[in-house]
Amino acid sequence: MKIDPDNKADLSAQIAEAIREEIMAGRLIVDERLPSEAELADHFEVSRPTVREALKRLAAQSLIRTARGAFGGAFVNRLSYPEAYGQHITTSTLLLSMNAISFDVACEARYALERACTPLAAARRTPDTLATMRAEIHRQGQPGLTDESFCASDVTFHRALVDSADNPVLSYQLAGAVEAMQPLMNMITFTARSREAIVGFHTRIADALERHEADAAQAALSELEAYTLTLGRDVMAARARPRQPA
Amino acid sequence: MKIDPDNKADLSAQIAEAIREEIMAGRLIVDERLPSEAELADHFEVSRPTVREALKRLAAQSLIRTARGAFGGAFVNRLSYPEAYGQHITTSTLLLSMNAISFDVACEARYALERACTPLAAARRTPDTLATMRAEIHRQGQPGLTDESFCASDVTFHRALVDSADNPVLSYQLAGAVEAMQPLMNMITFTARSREAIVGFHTRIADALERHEADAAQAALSELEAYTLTLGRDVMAARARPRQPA
DNA sequence: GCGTTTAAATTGTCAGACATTTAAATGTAA
DNA sequence: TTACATTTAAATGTCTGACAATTTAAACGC
Repeated sequence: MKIDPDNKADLSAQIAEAIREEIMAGRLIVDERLPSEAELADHFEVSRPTVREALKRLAAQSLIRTARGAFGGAFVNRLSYPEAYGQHITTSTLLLSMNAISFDVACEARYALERACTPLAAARRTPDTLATMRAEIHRQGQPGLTDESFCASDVTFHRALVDSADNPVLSYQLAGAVEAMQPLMNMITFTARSREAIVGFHTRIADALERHEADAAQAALSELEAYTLTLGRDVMAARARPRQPA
Repeated sequence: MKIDPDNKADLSAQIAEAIREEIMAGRLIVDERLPSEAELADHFEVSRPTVREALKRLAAQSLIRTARGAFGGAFVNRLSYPEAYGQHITTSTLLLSMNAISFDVACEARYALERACTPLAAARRTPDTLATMRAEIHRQGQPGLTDESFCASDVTFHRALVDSADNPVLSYQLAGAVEAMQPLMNMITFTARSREAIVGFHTRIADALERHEADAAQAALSELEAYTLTLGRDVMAARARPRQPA
């Protein structure tokens, strides 16, 4: 962890990058203490505020954590699942909202990923995850439910489906895809009729998983995807021409 | 963007969080200019260094970018695909390397996700992506190839497979899974025999995609997964008992 | 031997200053 | 008038020095 040539980029960015590389390469290991801010400032020949800005960059990526007091300092942080989930969801949500991703493309990606979990979920679903899915299906049938609550319940249902695969890496990867879709899903207005249809698909999925029938679950998911797509397209079309049709 | 109660957390973290929420909620839109550091310091009633630390946190997540000079400042950044890829790969790699994820679990997740792309890839593969896959297969057959180059070529092959699906959201999601596996894959020593087998699987996949046969491609992927798993388990077992067997 | 106090180390925050960069405004000459 | 050079202003980047808050360990007293 040495070098800062006569680069013209921000010093704090260079220092953060140098430390990140040490961590990524495993030369700084989990829970290891970094030198104090004063020592880092001396080492890199910069001032303490510059070092602090670099450390804050690393902290924002959950690469380090800091503690005050004697024997405090900056420590290499073990990236936990919740932290990784949060980072992934933030990034995915922004990517979708800022880049004019079409509803079709996002929808296709989401359901393709969910179908990937289905064989594992059908093999490993537990009474617990099934119960979660059944409870959300029941909630989705309640007439007084707001659109926001319906969407939130939809997310919970699909997360239970993903978690049924019992693979934390898969759950982590899928979390971004499912959660990031929510703002797009919220744009769809759910009528009573469309809610009824969605509840029907969810029921078919839960039934198929309960019977360990992966193919049936995938088929239901594919039909749900097609249905969601038509709902999305109708909304988009209605927005494109506000009040034109005779 | 208002409040910082008598919270005891770092002021710079609170300020960064407040601004991030504004961006996530869409109240600060892409390319919009934030107030200057001096104005933010005045608004939040903190000093400029504290504001700067908050802004560096946001910059580390690619939420803002800064420009010097007159009419410079901090601007809400449009999260690009390359930036999102980088964030995702960093997070995924650290999650896997720091949490004692078993080879089996990581492998299962990776191939499940790749199989999710296969139907789309079989339908949409182009001469271009097929050519990339063929070229990498050829490279993988060269006898003088180092293990590192073989692994890099393996990543390129699988990325071409994913990109064949022609869905940028899917490519983004998969990038983390494929790239993050590389350090684990690098731990496996490839003998000439195992390389030959892998090249065989890759050829079957490319052939199947060329003929638009999704099922055959998925079958080959599944067999490749099983084979990779046995390779990984052998390596793990050999490490567990260094020199015991009679 | 145990509880209390003190000291030391470290991060968090502040104030003020100067350096550097950038684009607009201004001035000047062809 | 137009083109080019200069000045100016605004903003970020960096530094210095200081003080506050926090936490642990050691010193101290009983």
